[in-house]
Amino acid sequence: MPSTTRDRLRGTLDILILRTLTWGPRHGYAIGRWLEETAGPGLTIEEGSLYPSLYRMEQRHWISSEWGRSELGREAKFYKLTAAGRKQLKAETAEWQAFIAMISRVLVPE
Amino acid sequence: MPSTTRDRLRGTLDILILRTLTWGPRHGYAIGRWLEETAGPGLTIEEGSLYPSLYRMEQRHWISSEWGRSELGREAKFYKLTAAGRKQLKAETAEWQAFIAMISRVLVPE
DNA sequence: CAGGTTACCTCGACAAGCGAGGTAACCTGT
DNA sequence: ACAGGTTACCTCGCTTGTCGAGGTAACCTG
Repeated sequence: MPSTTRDRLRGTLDILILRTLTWGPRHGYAIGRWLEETAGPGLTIEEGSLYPSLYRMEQRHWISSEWGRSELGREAKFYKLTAAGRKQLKAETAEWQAFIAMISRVLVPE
Repeated sequence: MPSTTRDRLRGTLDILILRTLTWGPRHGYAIGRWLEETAGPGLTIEEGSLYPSLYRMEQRHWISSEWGRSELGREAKFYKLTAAGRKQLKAETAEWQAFIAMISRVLVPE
């Protein structure tokens, strides 16, 4: 909700989606649902961010997609991690941890 | 250096600068130096980000500026926190912590 | 007096996230 | 039968922060 949350999501949304897919293939809509549920209140995954992100990552070959049927019998595009995606996730997770370490050093020094 | 670090800085740079100013007034250039030193290697504060950020925050009355002389005797614009800035810092720090808690819940569940 | 540092500023490019718009299939309640 | 809600996808233009490259000027050192 605060506009800064939107900004902070930048550079983080991709990694969240990748992480979601380590639990197995999921379609876009389900990814959004799962993320909001897991992250807890305060995080909303807008579809205007979600689908472009999925598209982007497929272009980069971090994920691959396949049409199928959702649990409710509807057409849905299922995404799964590629080897490159797994590697990317690992690298970005390390970067993320290094990043919050840096920020924490400034925010709560000593 | 990684492009994602640049993205992650979005929504974080302001709070870093505000935090810097809790140690007392500083001029822009010194803020950049201090931040890089405190955060440690991996974070660079580009002047093309720094000065616009200072400008922005002054517009929002989170900080106020005054021309003076640096330690080296040069002209420099010194910034200091306003009451609103202090409030903003507090709020955003709380948001930041809530945010990393959310992300962590996704990244390392259980 | 050349070169480096300190200290400031500006401008355009880039890109992610958002909001609002849309489509279509399906289910439920009346 | 049909209205309304949900599932599930997509697209487009806007906004906004960061970056890189450009510039100015004062000062110090060799």
